[in-house]
Amino acid sequence: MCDHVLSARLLDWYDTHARALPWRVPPDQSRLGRRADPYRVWLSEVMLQQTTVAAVKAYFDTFTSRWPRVQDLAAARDEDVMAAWAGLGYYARARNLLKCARVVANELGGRFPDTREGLQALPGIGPYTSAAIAAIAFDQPATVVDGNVERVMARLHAVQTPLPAAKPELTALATTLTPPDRCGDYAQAVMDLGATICTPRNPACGLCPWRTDCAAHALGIAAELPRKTRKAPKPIRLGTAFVGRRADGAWLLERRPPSGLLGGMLGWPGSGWSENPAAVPPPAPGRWTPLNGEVRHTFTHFHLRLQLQVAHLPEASTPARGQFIAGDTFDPNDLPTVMAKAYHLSRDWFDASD
DNA sequence: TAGGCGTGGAT
DNA sequence: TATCCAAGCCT
Repeated sequence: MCDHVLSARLLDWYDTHARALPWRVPPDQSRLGRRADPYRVWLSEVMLQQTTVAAVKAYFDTFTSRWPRVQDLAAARDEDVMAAWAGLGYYARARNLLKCARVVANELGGRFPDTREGLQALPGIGPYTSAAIAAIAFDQPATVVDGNVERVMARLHAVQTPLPAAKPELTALATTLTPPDRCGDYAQAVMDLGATICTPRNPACGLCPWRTDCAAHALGIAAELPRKTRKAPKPIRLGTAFVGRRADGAWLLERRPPSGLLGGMLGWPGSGWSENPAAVPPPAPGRWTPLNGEVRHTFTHFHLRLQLQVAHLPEASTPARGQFIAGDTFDPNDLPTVMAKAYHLSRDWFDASD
């Protein structure tokens, strides 16, 4: 079976089975030459990095409503963008999103580059995202290789090498299959196939347009591929956070350093997080009370158990760390999830002690 | 180059 | 409850 026949069959499948997504031009319109707005393609692709479609949709709507063009986003305040990204995770993406928007708006006349090379020179755009934007927004024959494509290629060709070592081989296989026409639709078609048919567990091989060509299916091992090297177990780290509320209802919060874990995000002052964190003094004088219970949260590479200290602070409080944010201005949705958990647990205590 | 970097849903 | 997993990038 030649590659041309394979890609053509996948495009036929895509014509009737493409997912309808807010950032997507459906195949019937794409075939008429309509292209998606590069800004929206870029925004969706960055949001979708290591993140599910279900989680992205609401954020995409919020961002495109509030900042309809790249110039609007470029002009936004850092703290507003970080707050809008809160809860989506991988906050370096939001920092790079702003950097990228400002380069495009201020140095590139508001237009995204239309080549992989130009795109990949921008902050937060790597090999996958540059190919996705080039293919989807500019219909260039760029090969997208994400987790979906890796899985589909590993099965189609029964690649037994475990990831991530297999990545170069899977990339080469994907490149061979990429057709010269309908590039954007093809890129989205492979990913749709991986997301809806060729799924990690229980692949729906009976519905797959590539079933008769799939080496793993013929061997009965589709669900076992791609093989992966096992990851190390996550260590447990401990920490303390201080949740203070002033008499007028303002909360004592702190902007985290601009890089590293939760970089640039708002949070509660506290200790560092490690196996044995050094004690730190409270961020402001007051009668601090340890809270029963703790916040448990799992990050990419460790489990966190966070002890909380709470206090009513006087109007004249002069904090050594952080800044007060008025109660009617503060929105716990602006916090990363671990900090929002700490807020909700503390809030119970404040409400009970009022 | 391998490890840092979030989150919520599925199993 | 614990683990895996999702449209990766940066250093």
